[in-house]
Amino acid sequence: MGRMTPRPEPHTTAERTLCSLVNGLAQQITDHVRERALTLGLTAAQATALREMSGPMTMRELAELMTCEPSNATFVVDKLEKQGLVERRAHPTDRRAKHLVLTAEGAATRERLLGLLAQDAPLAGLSPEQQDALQGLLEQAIARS
Amino acid sequence: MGRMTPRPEPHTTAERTLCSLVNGLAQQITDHVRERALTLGLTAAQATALREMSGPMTMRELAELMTCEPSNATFVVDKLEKQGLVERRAHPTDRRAKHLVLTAEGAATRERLLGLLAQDAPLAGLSPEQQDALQGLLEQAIARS
DNA sequence: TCAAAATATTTCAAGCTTGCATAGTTAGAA
DNA sequence: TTCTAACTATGCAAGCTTGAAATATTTTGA
Repeated sequence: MGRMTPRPEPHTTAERTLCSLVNGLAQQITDHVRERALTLGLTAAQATALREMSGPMTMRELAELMTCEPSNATFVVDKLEKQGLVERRAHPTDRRAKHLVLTAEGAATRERLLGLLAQDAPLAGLSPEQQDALQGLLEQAIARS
Repeated sequence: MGRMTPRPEPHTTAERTLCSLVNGLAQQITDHVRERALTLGLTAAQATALREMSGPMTMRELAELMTCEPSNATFVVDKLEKQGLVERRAHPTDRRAKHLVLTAEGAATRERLLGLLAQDAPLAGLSPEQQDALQGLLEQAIARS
């Protein structure tokens, strides 16, 4: 006869617990963004994009910062552009690329957003030392790819 | 005149870096699930649901384990039910609730899925001690709510 | 006992995300 | 130079996710 899979989960349990925790915390962060962004009439995705736009960049760079596919960045920037917060300009040296630039209103909205996001931020439950430790562990985990 | 926002980001930077790392790792975990699940003809969401179904449970409990809204669990379980992997039965004591149970095929698929997910799992780049440390930090961060 | 509040699930609309296909552009090899 | 492979952005289809509304049932408390 074959195996009977007696123990529920041999040793993978710890790893899956960890994955659930990472996922749960990420969800909590997104929820926090969503809640704060609502105040400004932005969705979570739009707020994330705006948050990452610390200066002119290409669509691909934005997608990288948002940790999403470029086609998704297109979708989100479309919305921001319709709201007059972002402009797509010609890239100075690469005609394939677009140069994303915040409008005056976009920059102002971004400032307000950053202020809101800093309030009651998740991770506030960790001391600076713990945050450092967490950062180190996360960087190492991500690097393993 | 008002402020000139001289420094890009005063002290919030560290916290946002941390959020990006958490988000990036969560994304990496999801990508891993997506890739492995494809082998079994499952989407990432379906695989996540199946993975969490270690025994009979209600829709709400599943949603909790999946870290999503109950309405989303309904959507995903609909798919699993159409594939014959899960059944919605009457709950033994609460007629409002459904009792989710894996079919024989569902249980077999879940076993295969767990095996696939254990291969090349993210977080393998961390030693057991580091995983423990990470778990502690994540639990504390999540608890802060 | 009974009405009100709470809970479990589902449906629906709106928005998000991925993966693939396409057009235009650039860079590098032959 | 010329040609090919790689790269940038976008359009689209399919699937995921949320939030609000609706239904059925249970629980609470007067």
